[in-house]
Amino acid sequence: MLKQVTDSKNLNAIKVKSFSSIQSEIQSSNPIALSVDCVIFGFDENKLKVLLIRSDLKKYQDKWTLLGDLIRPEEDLDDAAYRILKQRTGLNDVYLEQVETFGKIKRHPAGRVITVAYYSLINVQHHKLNILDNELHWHDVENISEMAFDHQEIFNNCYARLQKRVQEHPLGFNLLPKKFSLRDLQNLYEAILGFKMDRRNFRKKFFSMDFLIDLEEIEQNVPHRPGKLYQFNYSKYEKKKKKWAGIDF
Amino acid sequence: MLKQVTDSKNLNAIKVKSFSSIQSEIQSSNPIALSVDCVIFGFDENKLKVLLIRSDLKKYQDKWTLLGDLIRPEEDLDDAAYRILKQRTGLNDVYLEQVETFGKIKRHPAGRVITVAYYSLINVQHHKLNILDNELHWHDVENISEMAFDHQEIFNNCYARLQKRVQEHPLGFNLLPKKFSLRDLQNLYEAILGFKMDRRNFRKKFFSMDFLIDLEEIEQNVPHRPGKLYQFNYSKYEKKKKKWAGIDF
DNA sequence: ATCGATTGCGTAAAAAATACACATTCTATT
DNA sequence: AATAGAATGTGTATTTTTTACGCAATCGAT
Repeated sequence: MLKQVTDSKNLNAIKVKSFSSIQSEIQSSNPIALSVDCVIFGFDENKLKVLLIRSDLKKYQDKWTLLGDLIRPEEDLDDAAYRILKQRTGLNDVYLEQVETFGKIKRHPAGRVITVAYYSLINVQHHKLNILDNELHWHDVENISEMAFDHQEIFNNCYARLQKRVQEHPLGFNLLPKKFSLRDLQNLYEAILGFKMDRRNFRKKFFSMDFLIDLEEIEQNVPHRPGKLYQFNYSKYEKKKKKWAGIDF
Repeated sequence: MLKQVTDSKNLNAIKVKSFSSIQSEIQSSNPIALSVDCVIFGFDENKLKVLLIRSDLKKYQDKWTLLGDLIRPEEDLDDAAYRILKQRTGLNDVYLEQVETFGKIKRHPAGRVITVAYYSLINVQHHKLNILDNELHWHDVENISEMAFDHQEIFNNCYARLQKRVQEHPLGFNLLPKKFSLRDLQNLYEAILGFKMDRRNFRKKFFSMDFLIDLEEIEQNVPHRPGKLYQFNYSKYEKKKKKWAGIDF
């Protein structure tokens, strides 16, 4: 509890590192610098969003970048990603997945920087507060304006990975509130995958998997017949996990 | 053509870097060193093999390691992996896929080394020559003795990735000769996936995908009825590529 | 009480995956 | 020349999964 508070204080004290400080860090000693970049996904108003910040490089001014930072010498890779997430969203327990490492020689104007890309899924209801940063904004994934560096490519690959992965593993739930309707779930999948699905078959699919707990509650404050609320049964899933077998391409 | 020859000569001149030289390179300037490690798969005598070399660290003597090297300051990530492949197998055009980056603080005894793991698929018929290196050997994937560092974990993840990927994309053919029988293909899949399949359904599956070119040739020197030989039709595949859509976990 | 919108449910048809058996073709042997 | 051994090549019935599609019930708003 106390730790929580301390963390929050630290969080407010964090300032975005300026370009020049990064540049000096990079050029001081190491020929190759290492960073992590996070594609932070959220789901709000039935749209898939990504958290971006305004670039602090003149060359890339008015362009958006992913949230990232140099990896500290005594820091695990994943921890660096978690640190960024904590800094930017205030959230500790988030779904995080490493996707790919980008290392083109000229990808960063400040010198040789190789970056490990992650994506993470957060429940937008849980943070709200810490977005009031300088230039931090949620962007519709369908509608992203120009990005700095190779961040568009990084984003594309992370998004593609999410699209693939969400069809094979139950991670979408990380983007939803704990209690959700089946309609919420379908909206989520449609937003992530970018196409509409048949409502009846979607329901059938999820009910037949039998990983949803019927909470015996219904939606509140909807201007129509309210739907039932569900929760994902992770422990049941862990036991029944499907092993993949089938050739198809 | 000339280039080819030159490369071969260079290859023979390459010596395995000693531990102490790596250590000094790492500790000289950079707080974090970067390497690539390659899980090189081959398919021989109906078994899936991986190319390993004996560790040159005392601490890990008698243990096997993946083939890897530090990334050069002016070298693209993928190029570093290709360089290793060229060095060790003499092959230029190999299937290569980045899998994951490993960065635990203590993973390497020489200091902080973050490594980008790749796997690659090579046709064992095409190299043979260059394995006559000091301690370079093909190992059955089912039967790997202790590995140094975190290389067992790296291997496991790369192998898992291959198993997954080979079911969704036509990469297995990189492990086969250009002309192969359907039996060869099935043996390959069984070796990679680790289970037996029904021969008739396997054939049906591949024929229905319609990506195999019937070469109108048959196997030679088999002690039984020879099978027909086929080739994979990459250009047709590229046009018809399947887009994945279906939720299942 | 009615309208509008959405939920909840079931069935028929098509497609894909699985299980399973026998005749054919070639090599090697007698 | 005949035969045995071994693997190839093919087809069908069954089950499972996916897709397409329609209607009654429920709730809020008017």
